Amino acid sequence: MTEVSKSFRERSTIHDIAAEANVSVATVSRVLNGRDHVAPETRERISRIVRERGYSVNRGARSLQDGRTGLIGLLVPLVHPNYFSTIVAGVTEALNDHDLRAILSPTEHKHDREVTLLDRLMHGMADGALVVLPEESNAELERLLDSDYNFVVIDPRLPLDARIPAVSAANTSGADQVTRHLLELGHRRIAAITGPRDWQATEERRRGYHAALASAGILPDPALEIEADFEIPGADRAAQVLLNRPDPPTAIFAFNDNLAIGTIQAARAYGLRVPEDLSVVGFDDSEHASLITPALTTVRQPLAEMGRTAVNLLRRLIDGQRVETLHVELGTRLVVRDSTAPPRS
Amino acid sequence: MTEVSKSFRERSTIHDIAAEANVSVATVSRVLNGRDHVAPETRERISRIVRERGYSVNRGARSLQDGRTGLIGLLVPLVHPNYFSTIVAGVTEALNDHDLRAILSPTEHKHDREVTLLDRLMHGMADGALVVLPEESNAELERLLDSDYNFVVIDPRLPLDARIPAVSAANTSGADQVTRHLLELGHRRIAAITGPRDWQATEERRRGYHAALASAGILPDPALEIEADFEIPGADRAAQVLLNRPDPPTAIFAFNDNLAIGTIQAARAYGLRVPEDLSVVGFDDSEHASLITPALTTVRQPLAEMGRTAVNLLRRLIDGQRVETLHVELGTRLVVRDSTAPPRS
DNA sequence: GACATTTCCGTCATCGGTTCCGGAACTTTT
DNA sequence: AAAAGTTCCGGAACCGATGACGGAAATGTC
Repeated sequence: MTEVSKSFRERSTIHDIAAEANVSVATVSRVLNGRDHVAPETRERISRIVRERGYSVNRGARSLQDGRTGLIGLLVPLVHPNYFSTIVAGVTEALNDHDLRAILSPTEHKHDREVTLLDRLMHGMADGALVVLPEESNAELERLLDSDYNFVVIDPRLPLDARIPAVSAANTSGADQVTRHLLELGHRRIAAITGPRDWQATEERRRGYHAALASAGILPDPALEIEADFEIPGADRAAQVLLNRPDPPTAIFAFNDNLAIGTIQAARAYGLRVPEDLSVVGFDDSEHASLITPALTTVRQPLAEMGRTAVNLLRRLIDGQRVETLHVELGTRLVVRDSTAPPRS
Repeated sequence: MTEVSKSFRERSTIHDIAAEANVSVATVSRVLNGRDHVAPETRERISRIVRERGYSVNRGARSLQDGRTGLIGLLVPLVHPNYFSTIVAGVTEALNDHDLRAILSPTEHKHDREVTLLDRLMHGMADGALVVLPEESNAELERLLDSDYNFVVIDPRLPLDARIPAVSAANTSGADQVTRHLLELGHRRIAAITGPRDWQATEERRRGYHAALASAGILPDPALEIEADFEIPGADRAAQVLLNRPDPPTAIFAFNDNLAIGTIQAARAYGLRVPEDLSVVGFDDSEHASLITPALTTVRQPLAEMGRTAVNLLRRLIDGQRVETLHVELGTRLVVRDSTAPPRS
């Protein structure tokens, strides 16, 4: 009766299966892992019992033995924003293809939380980690590298040492494309509402923006570049400043879609129509971009693809394979919608 | 030198610490877990070495001993849609408060994947699971319950057996409120674009919709109720049918924000202005709701709060505490924005 | 038919911890 | 000063699996 109640309430172990099949645990383990040198009828009997009892191996115990948990830490500032959840979707999808799972850990943009979480993950919780928009300094990440823990950075916040594996988007060429698009429409006074100044994404996009202007013989005007965070409200103040100028721009390149949305709202409040009186472009091609009115002309970032790529990179690292390029940059693409038009007269 | 290279490259174990401190592993374990009966200076010496080597306990090994992994399975159809990522955010936030982590597992709406993932989680991977919008039948969930595995359902797709722990939103009262809002504006012909017919959310919202109509002395007209999925394009066909009627409705209650957005798009394509010619309301108060034009009048679902509540419920279940109510319903709230107005004359 | 192989399976150490038990040293009680 | 109780710490079993190793039986070889 102890037998019955135990088999009913508690999870059965490899020992229970072995006992019921009158074999040793080693034999059950062999069957479980498809090893050979097991008599067909023995294999069949064990398989049947395993099936009947609904047994499946305790991954924790196995990982103690072979040192692998099948778990990958996924550190992300926040889960909710579209930007991050798209990356997360790509990551989990790719992980699943290899029977791996993600331990999702939002850091809430807190440096401390990121450090302690990474520390936890290193110590037997996860075989490696994916760090999205890391809060940590280059030095800290290098130390992590030296400790031999496997990780890949997705969308580095700051420029990274060449030894640190990272996946990012082609910010410069995307910014170049979208700026050229505005130039081709005939715009000459093109302002920019940028992200935070030290961020890699900001600097690369500025580079593309400047390059496109230069190719049209236009010298970047510092007065037309205003720094903001990457949130919707951040655009408001910046847009005010730009629109109140004596010589306001005819187009604004907001460095992400949030800022573009904020810019459109601000322009509307200012009494301007988009795109008739003012063209606005964004960057990201987030879910919102196609839903708002006017639908946003923007640059598509392959966020899910970045997640998948990072997973593959990490897997190779974990398997100890030689990796040719540690820095992968995925292409971006201009998406023209309704928020851009030629300047008035 | 073996010593040095090992301490540098490999993770140190409790044995390494014990050796360096000239004590047994038992003593180190006591220090690590804050047990007493350790001499102050011994404790100090061990703590120092632990700190110096950056040692932290291997959770996997510990979980083998005490049967707890500190991991919670989080099964969600998809990660990306705003609806789910908001729930995920609430869940991870609450888990973090209790030093728990989520194993994020998107099922991609596939019944099989959900079943096998749950099975995996049960077997030593996770201490419990949170299942969002489960694909599984009542019978399957009851079987899971009988196996003594701890789980909580968030936003049940189908009506659930009373024994199955679940957290949901007050769909009926929310639908009642938003319908009353339309009635108060003077609308009498109020159509509904519903979700799939057997879903609990759909049926509950219908109930609230009918109740509000009834309280205004209006008999629900089956011709004004059209079934759709919960996606944006799904609203298109439904809206067409409604608007092409000889006696079109003056207001449409879309059963979620996606459908409301699709309805607004369809109305616009049909040449109607929202809200002047047609009022549209949604349900969810997703991130999009406030961004689109016109900003959507909708019903706020406390999604993050649902996630947090589910975590607390699950924790009590895991700890073996008595739980008074297994079914928790969280309140919803009407959010009036710009997509509703009195009917024309 | 003796010997070498192969097949099948069990014993046991191991992974990194936790905890029970008991021993030694030291302190308190009577 | 003997008995009793504390405090501190080590030995060893244990959690659930894996895999090296070796033994016994079956099969193959000449």
